[in-house]
Amino acid sequence: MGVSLKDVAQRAGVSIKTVSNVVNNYQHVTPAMRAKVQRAIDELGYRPNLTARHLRKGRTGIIALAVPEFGNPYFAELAGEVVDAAARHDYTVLVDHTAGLREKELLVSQGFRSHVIDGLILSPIHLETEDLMARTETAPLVLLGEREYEAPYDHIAIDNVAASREAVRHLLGLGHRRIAFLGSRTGRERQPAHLRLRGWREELAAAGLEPDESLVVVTDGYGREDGAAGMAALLDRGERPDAVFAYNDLIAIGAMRTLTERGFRIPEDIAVVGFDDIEESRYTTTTLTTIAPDKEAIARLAVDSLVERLSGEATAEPRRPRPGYRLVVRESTTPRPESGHTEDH
Amino acid sequence: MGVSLKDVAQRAGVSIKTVSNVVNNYQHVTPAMRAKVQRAIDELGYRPNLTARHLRKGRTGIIALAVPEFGNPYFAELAGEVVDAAARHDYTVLVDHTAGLREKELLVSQGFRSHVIDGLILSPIHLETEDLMARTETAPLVLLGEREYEAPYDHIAIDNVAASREAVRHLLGLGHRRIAFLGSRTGRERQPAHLRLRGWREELAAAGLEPDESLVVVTDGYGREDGAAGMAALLDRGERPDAVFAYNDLIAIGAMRTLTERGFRIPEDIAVVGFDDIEESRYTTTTLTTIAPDKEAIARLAVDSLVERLSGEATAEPRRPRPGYRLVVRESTTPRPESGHTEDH
DNA sequence: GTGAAAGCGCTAACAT
DNA sequence: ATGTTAGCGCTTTCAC
Repeated sequence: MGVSLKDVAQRAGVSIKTVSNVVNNYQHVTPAMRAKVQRAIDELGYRPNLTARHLRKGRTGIIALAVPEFGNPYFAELAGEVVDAAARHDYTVLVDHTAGLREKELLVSQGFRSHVIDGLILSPIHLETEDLMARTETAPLVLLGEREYEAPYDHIAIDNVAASREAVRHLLGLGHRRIAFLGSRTGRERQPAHLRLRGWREELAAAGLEPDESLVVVTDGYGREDGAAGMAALLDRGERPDAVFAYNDLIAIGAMRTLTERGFRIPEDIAVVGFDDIEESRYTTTTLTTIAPDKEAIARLAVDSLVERLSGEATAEPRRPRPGYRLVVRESTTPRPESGHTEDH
Repeated sequence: MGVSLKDVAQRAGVSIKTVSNVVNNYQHVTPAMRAKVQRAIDELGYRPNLTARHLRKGRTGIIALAVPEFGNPYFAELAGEVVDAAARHDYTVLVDHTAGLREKELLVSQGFRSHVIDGLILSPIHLETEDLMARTETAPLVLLGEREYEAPYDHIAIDNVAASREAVRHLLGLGHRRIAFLGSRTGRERQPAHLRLRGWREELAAAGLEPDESLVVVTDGYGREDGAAGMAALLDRGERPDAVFAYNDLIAIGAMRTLTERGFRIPEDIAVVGFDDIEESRYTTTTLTTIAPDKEAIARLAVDSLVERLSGEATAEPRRPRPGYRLVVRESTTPRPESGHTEDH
């Protein structure tokens, strides 16, 4: 294979331990000795074998991040933040995607590359509390995302209900009354959109309006094409909302595409609000009003939680920090005086 | 730590080797023995320690992928394809981003997590041939992207000159003559945009037109904001192109944003062509005509090349396969009869 | 078909 | 301040 500590020790005429001391920046090494060893290291081009170090230390310095899809810029942007946050703790990130498959989520949570990763950050879609409770893998797990779990794991998520209520309140304040929700799911109660849908219901009720369930649109997935299809379906069954609150920006962008194709003006005919503040939403022809979760904070809190668990510093009980968010108002909800000018870049 | 082979052997009353044979599906094990060992494995919840296996075998089954930015959907989409392609060879992918920093590119190429990754797929921006030649790390490296290198490494890239010529030819065929190029770089000859710019020059020259260098716009980076700023700068210095060919889709989308803000109609006043075919380009209000590189093929060829090098099957000389691409014509270059309808989803 | 033992490269006790 | 040694968990000869 390669050059080992032993080779360097031989070359420098010292013991393995001394070389190890130099490599690991151990305190008590005389400068002369350090220089001698360093020369041997350079001459031989020695590189420490991290695999051996990992085996010995029982940890690898690698954490895994599993998200549904990189194709969703929200997760791509988040992944970038996680990589950066992990680097600050000298951790490397192994990224995987679950393709929104329950099977894959289970697999990953159950020990993705056992003993190779020290811990896991997972953003599940389909996983249930029971799945989490049945988990046997001992590596720490930190959860991300909109689902709620009664499992003993740290979970990082913004206050989705409050954020959604703020989005709906914004629309109500502009005079909209028939506000559709795009991106619900049939079936299970604990669907990802659950909390955002609840926010929609609560804020409408708080305004004295009866939430009109015929304005709730179920979509197959959470991509642009799902938003486009969902919007088309809503219009096709004769509904004419005056605003749309979408589960995420991609769905909102797909919906805007359908609206534009069918000749609706945004926001004059129908206002649109998204969720995620992906960069794309700042560049759509009608820029998109959206809820902007603090992705940097989410990534940082997730990595910090995981690192604390790994170092055994954390308390036993699961933690549920609430990173911030803000409503970013853009053209898709701004009645324009004349021509459109962007207000947020 | 956890349960080791030894524990299982003890429990089953057999030797370590026998357990190892069962774990590794070795041929010559009697069914009875296999069942007995398997029971012990299940009872103890044994999970093989991959780190130890890696140390012993000298390889880890992990490859790294380093791209400039996940924020660019092209790289995010590509990363997803690489993860899938690697999985088909039972490799796991460790993803990193270089943030477009030469320093980081050097670091990564010089041995990202030495001995932890078996090989590396790198999409460089700033790296020079000299940097590559000075590389001491022995792990195989496969290059991606638009730069050309005279270094002995496999390099996967579509024919950028031909693809760019096709894009420009498309614009010429529509009657455009003053075609701007957005996304060049000052300084070095081997900039990423070099080949696409060459395609622009060659095709204009082939059509008997003198490439107008005042229509070549230098941008700071390759994001939406750079496209927006570049387009603004071009217009501000009084140029009125009738078409824009952008280095990539993000720049094109930024340019379209500026054009829309300033009241230009696309494609009537100015047609726009991008490069990459990110999903977003199918959903912009004026959908974007673009060159669509075969990302699946790029990822597959990169992983296959790397895996072949890792297994020692590959020939010595570097290989430069040419994955395919196609021109996807959308609204941004389609003079519409009346209202706009999408032609490609 | 199964067992015993060596060793991958490193770190951590312990010794000097 | 530096050297010696055991052992992390696994695979791999080589016996039997």
